[in-house]
Order: sequence, then C-alpha cells, then structure tokens
Amino acid sequence: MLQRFAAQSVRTVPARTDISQEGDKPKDVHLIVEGWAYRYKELEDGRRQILSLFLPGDICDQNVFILREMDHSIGTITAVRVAELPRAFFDEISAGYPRIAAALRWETLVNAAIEREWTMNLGQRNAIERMAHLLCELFVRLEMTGLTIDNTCAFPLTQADLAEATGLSTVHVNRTLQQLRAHDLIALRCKTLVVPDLDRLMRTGLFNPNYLHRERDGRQHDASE
Amino acid sequence: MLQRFAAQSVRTVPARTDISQEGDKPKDVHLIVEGWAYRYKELEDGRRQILSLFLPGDICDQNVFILREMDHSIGTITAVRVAELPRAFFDEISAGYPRIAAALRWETLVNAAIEREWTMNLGQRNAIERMAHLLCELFVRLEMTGLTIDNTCAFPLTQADLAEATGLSTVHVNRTLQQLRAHDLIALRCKTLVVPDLDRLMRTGLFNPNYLHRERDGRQHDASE
DNA sequence: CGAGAAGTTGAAGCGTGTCAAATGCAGTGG
DNA sequence: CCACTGCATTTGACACGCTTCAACTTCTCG
Repeated sequence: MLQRFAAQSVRTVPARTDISQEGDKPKDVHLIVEGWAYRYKELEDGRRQILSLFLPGDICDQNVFILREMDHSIGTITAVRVAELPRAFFDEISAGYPRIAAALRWETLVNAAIEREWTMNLGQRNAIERMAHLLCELFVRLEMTGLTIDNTCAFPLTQADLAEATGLSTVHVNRTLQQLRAHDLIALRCKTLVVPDLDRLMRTGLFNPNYLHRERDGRQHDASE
Repeated sequence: MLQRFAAQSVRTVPARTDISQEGDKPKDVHLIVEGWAYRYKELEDGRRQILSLFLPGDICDQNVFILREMDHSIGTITAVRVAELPRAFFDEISAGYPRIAAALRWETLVNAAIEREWTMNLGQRNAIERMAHLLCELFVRLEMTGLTIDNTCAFPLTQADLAEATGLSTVHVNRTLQQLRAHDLIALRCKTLVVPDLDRLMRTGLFNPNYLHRERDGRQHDASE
C-alpha cells in the first residue's frame, strides 16, 4: 500500500552522510527503502548520542513539517535508498485513507516505544545487558522485515557507532562484545551478526519484545474494535 | 479550545497511584489538568526508570488505543486531576477540526523530542549536567504554562524520583543536589525549587531549549505555510 | 602496496554505586 | 503534647564498572 506512493521519488544517499541536520527547516519525511540510518544529536563539546536506528521500512520523522526546525539530525550508516514523502502525501492519506492513516499512527507509536526502551537501556542496564538488548532489538526488528537468514543478519554498525548508541566508550564496547563472544552469545565479524541462541541473548539483555508490538503489523487496527 | 472537551469527565487520582499499568489494554487518553505524573517502566528485578514527567496541560499517550497493550505504566506523583479523553474524542477532532488536530500532532512531536533529550541526558551527560538539565527542563516547561512565580516553582519530586529519572543512585542524587546548592545554582527545600540564575543553570546542564519548540504553542501551524 | 579506519590491548584513575547507619521531618494515636 | 512510626534526606567508607590515554594490530580499499 505504501509502496505505490513511495515509488514517487526515491533517491540514493551515500554512506556516512547527513540526510538532515539539527536546525534545518524540515521538508520531506523520509522512508528508508534500503540501508541503515540513524537519528542523533550532539552537544557543543562534541559528545554525540545516537537516538534511534532506522532499518528498511522505517519512517524517519512523521509530521516533522509541523515543527519550525529540526531538533536532531539524521545520517546514514550504509548507502541508503530513501523515498521522500512530501507534506501533501500525508494530507492526502489523512483525508481519504483512514486505514493507512491508522497504520501510520501505529508506526509512530511503535517508534516512540522503541525510543523509550532505549532510555530504559541507558538508564538502568549495565554494559553487557545494554549491548545484548540492543543486539536483540535489531535482530528482532530485522527478522520482522524478513532481513535475517536463520540466525544471521547484516550488521553494518562499527564499534564506534555502538558506543554512541549505548553511551559507552569504544574501548568498553570492544570489551563487552568480547564478553558476549566468549559466552557464545553472538558472533560478529565482517559486518555480519550471528545469534546462535536468541533466547539466551534475550535473557542476558533482559529483553522483553512486547514494546515492539509485533501482533499483526498494525493493519487490523481500524478495522476491528 | 481543548477545555470544552476536557471538561467532560475529569476525575481525581490520589498521589502515588498508577493511572495505567504495563500490560493493560489501553482505553482512554489522559490529559493532566492539575498535578504531576510520570511514565515509567521496570525490569523484572525491580530496577525502575522514569521515562517522562507529565505536568499540567500534558497529554499522556495520544492514540494509545491503537495498540493492543500498554508497554509502560503511568503513575501519579501528587494528587492529579485528569480528564479522560475517549477514542471518540480524537475521531471527532480529526474529522472536523483540522487546526486542533494539528495542535495535537504538534504536542505529540514535542513530547517525543523531550523524551529524546532524556535519552541524550542519560547517554552523554554526567551527574551534575544531567541533574541541571532536568531541573532546567522542568522549570522552563512550568514557566511556559505559567506555573512559576519569579524564579520559583513547586517541585514535588523526591530524591528517589530524581534518581529514577536520571538513572543515578539516590545517594548520588543527594550529593549532586548538594553540589548544585553549593554553587548557588538552585535552592530546593520543602517541595519548592528556586532557580536564582537560570542562565547559569542552563550552562552547567548544557541545556539548549530548542527541543521544546516554544515558538508559539503550535497553534499557527495549519494556518500558515 | 600503502594509508587510514576499525578493532584490540594494558595500565591507571575516577565517577558512581553499594552498604550501613544516622538524622530530620510529618503524621498518628495515646 | 509526646512517644512512635515510617519515609526522606544525609553522611562516610569502600568497591567496582567504566573511561581515558596511548600504543599496537588488523582490516579495507584505492
């Protein structure tokens, strides 16, 4: 359903490039068709925090055009194919396609829930749990979009990226990954992640997938109830 | 504009009570009319994280009824007067009141931005910065709703609450507050916060208020552009 | 084949957490 | 009005998880 509209204007952005920056006037909304991107923010002194990761199928900032300026930046990790959804697209949807509008609202809610779980992660989990949790989340999200094969998925993040996402230093990320490897919880080499036993990884990350609301992709919501 | 609808069903919830809990089926959306509340989540082993604070005028979880179950809980800090907004309310708005619908979407976006700034806070700022930032945010938000008098506001959070919001231990919260007091950045006694020099507090918290999008309350947005 | 980026390692320091006990404060009942 | 209870705040001593710094190694790619 989205595909039809999305096909409109797809462009390719190279790896490690900003799609939009803090302070910009928001224009289009971006749908990630292929590749990985991330939302981040930085302090004056250079400290950076990755706030969310966008995987194929994710919509970056629904409704942003309502705001006067962006309060964060969005950058790519890999080369990314993005569809640019103009404001008119959303107006049209909300005027004539209640089912799709509901699906979009559902997407927004799930993204918010994911961001909250990240806050939980940073506030309450220690390094190992935090890393395990992040890896679980990414694996499960990729699985939902059919981007895993058995217990394997592509994993383009560097250890420096993981550090900015988890609020740890790169050195400690390295040591944490080694610990996870030592316990056979993951294998991570050559931009490829293998999770031999997802349940065990979930347990070490205190990962409870409820917040991803995997029920049935949010399509039924306006139909039922 | 909201008042009219909100007046419908206002009820009072005592302090330190859950309004809704993780796992519940979401029903109504809550508008805080008076008092403070918070969104939180906890791990199996009891660690708790406060994810957001709701002040008078805030709407707790727009559109939640789209989800099958709550992925977090909401509880009160003080006694709270809440208006319960039924699903029908939102349907009505989005059908016939585009301006209000836009204002509601704006509210959602600002809340999301605030939650993201909290992630930034937990991931990148140290104890002093973190605490200073949180106090700045609360002070400014209260100021926006006219709930400050000069440089003073009510402040019902306990140090244990602050600990759960900042991801610090209560002991360290206590020491951090003492440091802030020692530098004359705050005075905090008897549930009252005084900020003698907001600019200095902002600087020590690396606080940049952009993310609150204070421009003009989001009312003009559907009119202009 | 060379150069820069990504990953790895060790040693030392410090910011926060933990534990435990003391103090202060508010509400309750006698 | 005072003793009693329980919660919030404060303090000290100690432990440890994580950061920092700096060097080294291994990959990746032109």
